[in-house]
Amino acid sequence: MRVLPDVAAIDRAFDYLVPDSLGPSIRLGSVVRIELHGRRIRGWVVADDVEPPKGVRLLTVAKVTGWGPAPDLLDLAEWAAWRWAGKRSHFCQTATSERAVPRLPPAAARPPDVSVPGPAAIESLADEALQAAGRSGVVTLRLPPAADPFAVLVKAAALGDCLVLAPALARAGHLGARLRRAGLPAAVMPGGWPQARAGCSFVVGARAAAWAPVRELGAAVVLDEHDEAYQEERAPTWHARDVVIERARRCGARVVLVSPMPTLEALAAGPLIEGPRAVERAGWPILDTVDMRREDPARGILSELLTEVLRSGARVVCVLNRKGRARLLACATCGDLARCDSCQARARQNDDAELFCGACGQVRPMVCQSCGGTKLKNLRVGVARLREEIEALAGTDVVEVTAEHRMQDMPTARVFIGTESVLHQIHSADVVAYLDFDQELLAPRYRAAEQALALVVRGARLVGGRSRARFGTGGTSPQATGGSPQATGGPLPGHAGGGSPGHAGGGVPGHAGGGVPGHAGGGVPGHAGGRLIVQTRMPDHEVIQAARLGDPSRMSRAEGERRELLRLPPMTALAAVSGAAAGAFVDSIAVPGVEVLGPSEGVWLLRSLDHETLCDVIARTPRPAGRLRIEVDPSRI
DNA sequence: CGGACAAGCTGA
DNA sequence: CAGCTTGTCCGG
Repeated sequence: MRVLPDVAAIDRAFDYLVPDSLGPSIRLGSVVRIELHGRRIRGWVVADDVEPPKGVRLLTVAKVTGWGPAPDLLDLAEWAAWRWAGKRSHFCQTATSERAVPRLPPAAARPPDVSVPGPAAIESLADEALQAAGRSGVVTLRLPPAADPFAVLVKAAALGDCLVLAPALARAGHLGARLRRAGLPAAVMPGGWPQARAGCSFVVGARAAAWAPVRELGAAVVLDEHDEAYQEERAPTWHARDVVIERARRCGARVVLVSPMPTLEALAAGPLIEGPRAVERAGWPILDTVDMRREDPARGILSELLTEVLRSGARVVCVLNRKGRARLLACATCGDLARCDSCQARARQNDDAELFCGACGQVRPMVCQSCGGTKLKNLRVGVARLREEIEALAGTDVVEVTAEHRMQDMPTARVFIGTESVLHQIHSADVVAYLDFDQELLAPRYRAAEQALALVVRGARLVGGRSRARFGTGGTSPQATGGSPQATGGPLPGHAGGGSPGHAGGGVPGHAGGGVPGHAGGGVPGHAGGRLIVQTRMPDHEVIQAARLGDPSRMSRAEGERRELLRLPPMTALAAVSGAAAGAFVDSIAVPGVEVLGPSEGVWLLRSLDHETLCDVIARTPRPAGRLRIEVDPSRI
């Protein structure tokens, strides 16, 4: 037997003898204990019937710990090690139960055909998506934030066992419970590993569940595909979506990537299935854009509309990202933000009092591109003071929610402020307000646009769709409570196109008095549903357009063009190389088809047209001694 | 990773 | 030159 040791630094398998007593319980993928170099360690059986190299005295396998990944996942681990320049053992670990599994439970019985009535619109989209996936392997299904994708899972069950990924374990747990309630056996990872290995109609989990055992994989569904949680932060920076796509390709299973705002990677992976415009739009909340260029500067970050909403008694969540230390420059005359002419990223001031772009390096004089003004001011806000200001304004306690001090003792509060993490900790609200959305739009990361829209999606889930009409039924999404299943656009009370110039400055028509959303008794039939407020100096930005119209393709199109222009993923494949040995490593790469860029702050970038070329080169290039970190598909550059 | 062993540094 | 640290190598 050939055994791969569970030791990160040893990316090599060794041969062992199997004593007769262990013979029956040992198979490909089994977790075993072996002696290596004088100590006992864990390992995986990665091959049997091997011809051991001659001249070595083989030791025997010391013990069989239990069940491990099936052979298909061993192969997939090898592929992933190539794809993300990692160690095979790393992926074998992820594909293995946290606890030893000496024996398997009985396989779950195949359920009878279950039909769970859901909204007709979603059901037919689910059918369409699964059918299309039968032809192309992978499809992207775009469903708005308020939509309930449960029907996709139920229908996928007809194709065989189904792997379901959700961005967070909590959501996976809810889905598992809901499937069981519907009479569908579901193993929830990571605890459900033995059941999944034995056989189960549904295997549900978060990122790591891309590596969960599934007996007869018929279909895989990745929910909220756009969520960044699907990518491992530490190297190897593998992405669950891409693992699932490759895994399904190898066994002919279908993949449905579900998201209100599919990433460009998802759109590149297969055809897009979308519902009727009006239905999709109804699943996004009403979005008010406040053009901060037209606000009274004396108000600071508290616009007229925001002030009114805070005073209205509505439950309001304010999002302010103060962690992004990126400073924004705005024209003192017209209020426009200083941005790069060619790539639209935020421009910064360099030492020579010029504007330069960190993304593409362009330099131009310190002159406002809109009005020619030469006086630019720094925009920045202090949160502590802001909290007090809002408190005074709203006449109620305002709770600052941070990742560290969680909100447990203050569920009675009505107004919350915090960074993005506030959207994870509070599950419903009448209004979500993004106080400084430009901070997100212009964040110095190439995925800033997608991430900004993802933030809007989170907010949207707190407040629900624009008419509180229901998209789905019961279950995971906390926002809705009932109503007609068929959402139709519904009128936009008192609000016509928040982004249009002239909206924000004046009297805010329609917001006066009781017009403030979602409060006043809550759940009043026919009243407006969820509402978002976005404060910005770029009301025409594609991300805001997309969110306001409930049409993410607005963002995808613009973003696709920008990535094309800047030669960024998914049009190219990137790897970031850093660490003491990085210089030596990139120096030994001299291959046509792979560009070496940098270094910038000690990080080199390798760029090529596809992963095939990029990953082959990385695998072929010998690693010099010393620390070397290779991040394939770096999330932030 | 962590043990083995070699090469380099220190101190009386 | 013992006694110790630091570096390099390699595992069945």
